[in-house]
Amino acid sequence: MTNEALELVASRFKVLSDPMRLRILQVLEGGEVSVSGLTAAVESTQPNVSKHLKTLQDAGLVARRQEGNTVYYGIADPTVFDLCEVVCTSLQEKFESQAEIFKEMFPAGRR
Amino acid sequence: MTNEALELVASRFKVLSDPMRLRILQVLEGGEVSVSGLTAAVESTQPNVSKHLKTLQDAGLVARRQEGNTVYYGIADPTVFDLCEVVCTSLQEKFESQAEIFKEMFPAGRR
DNA sequence: TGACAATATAACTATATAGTTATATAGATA
DNA sequence: TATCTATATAACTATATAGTTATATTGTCA
Repeated sequence: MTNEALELVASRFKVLSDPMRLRILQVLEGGEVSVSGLTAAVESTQPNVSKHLKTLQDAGLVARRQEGNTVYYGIADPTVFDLCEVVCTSLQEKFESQAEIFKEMFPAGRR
Repeated sequence: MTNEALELVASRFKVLSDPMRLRILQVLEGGEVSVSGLTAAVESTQPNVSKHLKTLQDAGLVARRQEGNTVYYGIADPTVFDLCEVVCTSLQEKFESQAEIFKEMFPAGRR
């Protein structure tokens, strides 16, 4: 894999490496939402949400649609949810195996 | 999805958001490699590689095995390659659709 | 033990960016 | 046109981190 390709992949991951952006994507999974709607849903400020939306749009993850005075954003690349699911599964397994290790350290019956 | 979970997912993505770490993982995909071997393979300095390895190990992506004086690292969570593949496919499709748009803007025959 | 080799860590610098506040832009409506 | 509303942008601050250089740690072997 070329260096340039690695940087592209890394920057895709970077876009997804912020909890607020993940929140926004999660809200948008339910369908298009306006900027003000998003601002309320994710409990942040409007400029902050707008900035994150720009990041997401530049990455091609989100699409913009203007209707009169209000702007609606929606998911443009649903593979982000595949990514999140893979990560969630991996994290779950990690925690479960850690719990297993704990069980072995303090076997049944201790209280 | 809870806020705490979102932060965990985000930090997993963050670990993968650096090209050098992706390079390291890519090298390790071929099997265990020592720190010095990695340092040569990814063309960086030894302290930098060690630091990235610590990040990867803390995230549970990589496992450490010491043999005498040298330390071997290997993949501990192969799902990272699933993630990379999903991203690669998505990026490819994105570029292809952009190429399509270009074709429409400058139709066949122009040279 | 002493010297060497492999890895890890500490301290530092430079850069990137999340969030905030203030302001600009653009559409709707009176 | 004047005003209001929705969104975007600019400027700034605080924080995080990739990479470097120097040094510490740990194991091997003479």
